[in-house]
Amino acid sequence: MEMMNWEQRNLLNELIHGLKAAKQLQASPSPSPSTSSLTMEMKETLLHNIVSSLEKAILMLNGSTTQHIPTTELALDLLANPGKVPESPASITESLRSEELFDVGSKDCNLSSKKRKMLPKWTEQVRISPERGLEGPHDGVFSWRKYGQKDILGAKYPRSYYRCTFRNTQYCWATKQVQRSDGDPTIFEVTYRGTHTCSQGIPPPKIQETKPNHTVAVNYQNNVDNLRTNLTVRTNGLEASTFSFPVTSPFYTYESINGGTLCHVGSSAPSDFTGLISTNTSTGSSPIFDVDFHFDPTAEINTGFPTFLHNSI
DNA sequence: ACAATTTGACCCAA
DNA sequence: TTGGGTCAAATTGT
Repeated sequence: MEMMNWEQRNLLNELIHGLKAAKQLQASPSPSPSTSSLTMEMKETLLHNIVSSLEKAILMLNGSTTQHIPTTELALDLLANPGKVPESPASITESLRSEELFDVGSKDCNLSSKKRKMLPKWTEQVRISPERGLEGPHDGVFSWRKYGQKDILGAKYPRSYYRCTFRNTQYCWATKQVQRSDGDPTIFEVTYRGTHTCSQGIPPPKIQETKPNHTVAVNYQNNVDNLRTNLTVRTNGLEASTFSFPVTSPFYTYESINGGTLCHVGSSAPSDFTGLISTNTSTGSSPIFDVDFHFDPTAEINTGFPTFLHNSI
């Protein structure tokens, strides 16, 4: 292990992570959904883990080349056709050759049509209240960029569309939609599509530190299986400047380390998050807030969450 | 200067 | 044709 460099270790970790999830899935005999030890949801979650790990691993190996492998497509095909063996190796190779999922050069990226529908999708509800702050699952690791907002027929509030910040640089296709609830305006429904394949939470290799003050070193511990350890992460530093809390976050405790801040996240509550509330004056309607939540889909799966070093701005 | 957001236009499935 | 999702130019923010 000591002989391995940092990238190799990460690669191995991802592969082990994926293998572990795959074995869990394999170990669960499921003659019928009712008798299965794992719920359908749990299985989907495991599958997402497998896909995500494999994609990360492949990106690590493959990221700089033009030949990318759309593992998501394969895995989701398997999910859609659980009984079927995925054709011949030759046809797989054929599909692997495609740039469909990764070629940002092509205008429509082919992800829009049926592929989009194949992406895993799940919804979380997050509540915001002045007294209690933000409640519900969220993600403090991943960063999102807003790319659209639409008024939805029959809905009081507009729907906001976000994609992963690293879509273009790391071909990460994760997206989310945030829809404020009509009935209870303190509730926001966050719908995610696709899992992150970017290396948020994993530092990109060999990129020079240009803004040390804005970097965040993350000591990322997966309390479930301890497979990921000592990963150093840089973030875009925007959360701290762009995102702010309307109330002090009750979920984070800070201690200074080395000029930085150690931020321990939610060991007691898996429901911590970072978010933004800003007054939205762009629409003619009454001023509302738009909340941008950062949520880690894996936070539900993993019982604990990252400990990271956070430099104060 | 660069990066993120806003917002009307555009695309496409139903 | 309509409505939801995305694009991209313009704008705003750092």
